[in-house]
Amino acid sequence: MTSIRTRFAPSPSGYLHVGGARTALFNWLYARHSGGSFILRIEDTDKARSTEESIRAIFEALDWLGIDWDEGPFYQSRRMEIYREHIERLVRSGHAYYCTCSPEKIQQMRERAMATGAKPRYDGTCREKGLGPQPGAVVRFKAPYTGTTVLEDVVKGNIVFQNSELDDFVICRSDGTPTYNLAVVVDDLTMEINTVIRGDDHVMNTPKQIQLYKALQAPLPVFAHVPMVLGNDRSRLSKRHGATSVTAYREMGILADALINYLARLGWSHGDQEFFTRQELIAKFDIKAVGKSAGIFDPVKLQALNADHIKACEPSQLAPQLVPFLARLGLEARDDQYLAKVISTLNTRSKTLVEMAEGARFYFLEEITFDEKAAGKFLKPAVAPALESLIQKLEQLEEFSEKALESAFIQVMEETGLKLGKIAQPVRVALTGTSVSPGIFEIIEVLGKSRVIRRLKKALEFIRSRSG
RNA sequence: GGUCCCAUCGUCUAGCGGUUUAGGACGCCGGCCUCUCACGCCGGUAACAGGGGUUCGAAUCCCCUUGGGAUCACCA
Repeated sequence: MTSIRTRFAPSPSGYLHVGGARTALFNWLYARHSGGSFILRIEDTDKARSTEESIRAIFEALDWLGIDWDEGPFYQSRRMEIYREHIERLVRSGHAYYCTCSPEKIQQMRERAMATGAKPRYDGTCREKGLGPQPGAVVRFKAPYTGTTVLEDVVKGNIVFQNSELDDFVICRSDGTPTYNLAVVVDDLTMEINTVIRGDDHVMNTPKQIQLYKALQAPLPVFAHVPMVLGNDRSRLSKRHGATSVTAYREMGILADALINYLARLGWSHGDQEFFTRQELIAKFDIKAVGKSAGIFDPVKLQALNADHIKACEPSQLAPQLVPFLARLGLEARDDQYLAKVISTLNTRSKTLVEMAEGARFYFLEEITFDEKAAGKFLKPAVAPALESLIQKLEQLEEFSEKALESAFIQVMEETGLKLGKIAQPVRVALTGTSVSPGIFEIIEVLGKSRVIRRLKKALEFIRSRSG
């Protein structure tokens, strides 16, 4: 059995969007699952729209997603000789011919056809002229007029096309460059791609490509056309549906593993399982289990899944990923152990790394500032004795374990007659500046003795300055 | 418009002729837990697009209708 060879072939005319990422992912997963190879090819024959910047953006996105390739990147723009050879081969074998019909004439032909309600197709004027190469001429593929071309698709099943619907499409432009369909086939052929997984917006191209394969006497690859990713209004996902680029989700604090999990689950399923690690995805992914219908991209579910991945991730593993988000807030984490502890108090209450960084703010600030509302509500003279007592108790404590802290609090409660809730909130505001945070014992333990006592004292001063 | 594809809760989906009062997840709504916010736990809401067949029996197979999507370049 020959090994699976898949590929991802984006055209670099913009950032990598989630739909493209999913196509790349399916190809990658299938190759990794089957121990095959995944090849990256950049389809940059359209010089007007291809940019260096887009190419970099694609690499960056794939790199972040952890989708690596075994061969390439190959660039179509550097393979012109190969296309030329194949085009000439097709002309020589009688499968293609030079055509001198002007674009205007073709345009007229099309308009006339439209007007009479007929199919807009090339009328074959030059088909049998036996023209040779000449300036301004294109090369057309001599497509069969009768019969059918069938696409045996792994996800869609058999699709039959009437050859009478197809026409003699251009394979070589008048400037000598190949058109898309020719280039794709030649590339997939020469790169020995045997499994073509791509978006189903390509199904209509496939009969043309199949005919090209046949004319080139090459074996057909296995085709798998995966359904599209739609926006919430069922139309093709685009900018007006919100963020569509892979990088945008990274900026939003989505984990690469979560995006991958979500994208894989969109259109593919493995029973009722929702959460998949990267390894599970590789182990369980099967292109045959991909569904036929298009799916709507749901950022809310992505977030929920992201929360699950954050929870499942070891704090020490998550730390390096959180650092840039802290930096964005002007916060610097110098101590890895401290950061890991911080994360362990935040990972069950954060849906994204952005949220987590915001929640971590008070851990890294030298001087915290009190939120007006929270301070007004909780830092009142009545709690001053409790805070004083707590400071005393904590100063005497050698170890800040949850147990020790709890008993310290209980003592304060007994002394002051206040319920834990009445003490915890003021302490929370004192330590974090806000009324929302992880558990009070947790944050005291992580912050450590000196910070805690300093902040409690500051709160006490605050109360006195206000009441005095 | 032609051609092609698709059709289970709002969304992602399980289901592959009987085990189904159609299951799970997200969302939403209750409740429990509780030092705040979350997490977690428990419960609820909500779907087989419509119509014909085939069959003892259909969400599952066939046909039609409807709805959605894709595509019709010397763009990829």
